[in-house]
Amino acid sequence: MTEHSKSSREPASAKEPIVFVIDDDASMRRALTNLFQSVGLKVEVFGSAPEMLHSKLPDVASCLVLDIRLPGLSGLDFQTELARANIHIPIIFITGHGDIPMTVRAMKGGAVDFLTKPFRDQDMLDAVVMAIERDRKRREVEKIVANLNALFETLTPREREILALVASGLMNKQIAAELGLAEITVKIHRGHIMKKMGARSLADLVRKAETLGIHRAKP
Amino acid sequence: MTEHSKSSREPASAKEPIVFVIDDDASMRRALTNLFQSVGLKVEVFGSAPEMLHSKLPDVASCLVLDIRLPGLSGLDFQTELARANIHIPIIFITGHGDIPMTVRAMKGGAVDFLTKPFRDQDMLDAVVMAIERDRKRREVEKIVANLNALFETLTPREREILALVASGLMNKQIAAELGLAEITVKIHRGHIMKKMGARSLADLVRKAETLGIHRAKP
DNA sequence: AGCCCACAAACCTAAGTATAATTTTACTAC
DNA sequence: GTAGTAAAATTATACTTAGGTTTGTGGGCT
Repeated sequence: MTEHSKSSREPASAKEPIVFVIDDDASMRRALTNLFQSVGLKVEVFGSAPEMLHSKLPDVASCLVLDIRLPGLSGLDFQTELARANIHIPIIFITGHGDIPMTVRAMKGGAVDFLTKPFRDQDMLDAVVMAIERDRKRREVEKIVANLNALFETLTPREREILALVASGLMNKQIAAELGLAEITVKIHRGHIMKKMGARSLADLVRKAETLGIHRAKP
Repeated sequence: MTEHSKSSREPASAKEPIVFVIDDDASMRRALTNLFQSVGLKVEVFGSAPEMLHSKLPDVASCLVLDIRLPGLSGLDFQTELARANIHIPIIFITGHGDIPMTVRAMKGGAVDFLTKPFRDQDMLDAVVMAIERDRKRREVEKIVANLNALFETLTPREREILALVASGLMNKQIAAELGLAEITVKIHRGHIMKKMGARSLADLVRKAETLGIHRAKP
């Protein structure tokens, strides 16, 4: 709320979403900046796609308002580029002279919306709110998966092997037989797995394995 | 392959996908019929949306090629209609005079593709193949969920209650305490649950509960 | 030295099964 | 309504199996 909460004193800025804008038309950049700032949204504008890639993207819910027609590679190609680089920022396209095939390609590529100039301010704001919410949710699950993966990384090879078998529902004695081990060895590994994965019950562990996409590879 | 395999002698027709076509232009209906039949796809054509709704839809992977401009309600409205009626057939739109907002609405509504007339035959076929594959997958998971739900329906109220607690990872004694029961009672219910749900292990049961979206409601 | 891995003995808790009995609930028949 | 009945729910006893921890031992690898 207060001005100094946005200062560099603390990472408070890491919590407010950002709208990125890429458009080669300076007047459009200005108009969009005003529009978004008028509703309290943080904005960052660029005149071309490479400019945005060179600035490092903050770890905040965000979206991108992207003109289809750009100097250099087109907005659609940039969308493809981002996807290839595993950057999943939601995109809202704007265009003055778009056609239907462009629109289809953009939407198939996961775009949130595709607005034709001139567009109504409210349509743009609606699209941006939707896009940021989508990004927020995506980051949420991504964070959960990343945390889980970090735990999984701490497992030894043997433990990972046994985790897969446990999650598939085998009994300790079956796992022992499958791996040529004594049952007690499996039990001990299993205890370590529970601790390392932070699982408080078998149900918990099974769900975590599910989230990690862990399945037995042997059939 | 042979003609008689399509006869009514056996429900073989239930396995081959169908392309539905709704277009008020008879020549377009004929052209599309020829196109799809030329690659061995079964086709059913209608001149208007209600005609399709009145014929009962077979339980087969299928898709719908739909003209945007229709007598009566538009293709887009029909898409909305279908969604509201919980009919999730993948749609490929075709249009002679479409615009971008129409395209966006269609794609947001889950359309597979949006082709402008005249379109290339190969583009249409690609879209149809994609759409049918999507429908096939959707039906696959829907079937699994339906089967699971049928099993869940056989559970008594108490068993459902206990299933939720088991799946959340509680021990029998904790469940007993929560419900004011003796531990032995929980064990017996639990045995019934395993049998009825066809679960061969706790891990199995947890995954099935997950698929059913079962979570504890009490906190 | 510090892991990862394996295993054993001893012990304890949790889970599951079988049998049997009682009670509650719900619904049907008269 | 009331009696009858079937399913659901509860519990007890007794027993078996599975899961899990602790402590300790030893080998292999870096």
